[in-house]
Amino acid sequence: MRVSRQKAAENRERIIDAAGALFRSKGFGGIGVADIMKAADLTHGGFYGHFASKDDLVKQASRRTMTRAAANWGKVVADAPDHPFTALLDHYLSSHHRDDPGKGCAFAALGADAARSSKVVRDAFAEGLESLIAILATAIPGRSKAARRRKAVAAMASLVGTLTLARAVRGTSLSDELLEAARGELLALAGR
Amino acid sequence: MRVSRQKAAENRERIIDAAGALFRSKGFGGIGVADIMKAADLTHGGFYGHFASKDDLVKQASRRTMTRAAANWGKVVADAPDHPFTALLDHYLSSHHRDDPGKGCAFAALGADAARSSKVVRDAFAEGLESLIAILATAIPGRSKAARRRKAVAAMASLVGTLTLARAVRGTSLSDELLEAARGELLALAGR
DNA sequence: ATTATCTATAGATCTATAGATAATGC
DNA sequence: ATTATCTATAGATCTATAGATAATGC
Repeated sequence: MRVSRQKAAENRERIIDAAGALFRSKGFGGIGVADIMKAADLTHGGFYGHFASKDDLVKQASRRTMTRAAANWGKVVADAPDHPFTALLDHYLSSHHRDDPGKGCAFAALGADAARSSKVVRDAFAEGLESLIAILATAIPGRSKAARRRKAVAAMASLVGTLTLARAVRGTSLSDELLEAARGELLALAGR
Repeated sequence: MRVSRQKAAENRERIIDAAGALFRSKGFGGIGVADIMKAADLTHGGFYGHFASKDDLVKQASRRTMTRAAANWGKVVADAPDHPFTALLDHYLSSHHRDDPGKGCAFAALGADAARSSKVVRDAFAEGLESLIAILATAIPGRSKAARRRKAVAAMASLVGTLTLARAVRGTSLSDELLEAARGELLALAGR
């Protein structure tokens, strides 16, 4: 069944978006091409008209997820010009974010997977990480540019580790404790 | 080929150890039963005499990895009674640790996988995490027990996030920068 | 414990077709 | 407007692989 070029382009976008969410929910290897296509309301066979391989989709979904994340962080910062850093903490260290990986941070959901992925995928992650750190560096107070950069790098790692661990032990009191402790210590870091 | 009970028990230990390393290197889903058995110098079919299923092995390997990690951390702290916290930082935030996931921290390598695993596996991770945080709490200075605990929880998350990201962007200058920035900021946290 | 086998699944390929797009004709 | 061509998709199929089981041997 043929569809219009515009419709085909829309289908392609839906595949990438569905993949972006499913990869974060289940890992790159935890979801198959057939299920991704089903989530996009298409059939398995149509996949290879849009992408050369599953890894090609992993690459494109990773790039899109990174771009979206930077845009979201930029918006959070822009919406709270007087307290951008606490706004980012509230945004990132929420139980809502912990409980919905499919819509959340790709580093917490796929960081370890990315380390085991192809170069193109790792490049997408590296570029995305630099973007988020750059936003953090503008949001964190500090004596010098170098100090803000170092704080931003360390804060980024704290955020990712906190979410990773809070998800691994979800359902325990330690999970909430992680979110709260990280928030407190990151505010102290920003206040130094 | 029939084998003595003792030899069978040794074989079982070798399977669990091989699995512990391969899971951390490749993820729970990234390595198969056949390859784990091969790494233990056994054949595929013998696996089901030792374990009920792959998930059963995941559970047992996770438990062992957790126990070993706590023992290692305990040793690092005991060997440096005058600077236990910096000893832990040196131990954890090393390029050697970053470059050899199979022998390293399971939270950095498998935290996201654990979040998607069965309850028994998540329980093993939760218990292991409490053990490491307890060790960190003894190694970090602080005004009160509650303060030390909070710092330990936040520090644990920083360590895991730093290693996760350093591995995701390995080969870039940002990778080394992450290890150094986290070290610096964690020393500042301990010094407050 | 080994070797062979079974079954399910996943990535990838192939073929036919609906129907969109382009070329042609009036 | 008609005809011809093109192409995105559905559905079937192929191949490799992984978990699991069965048969065999010592």
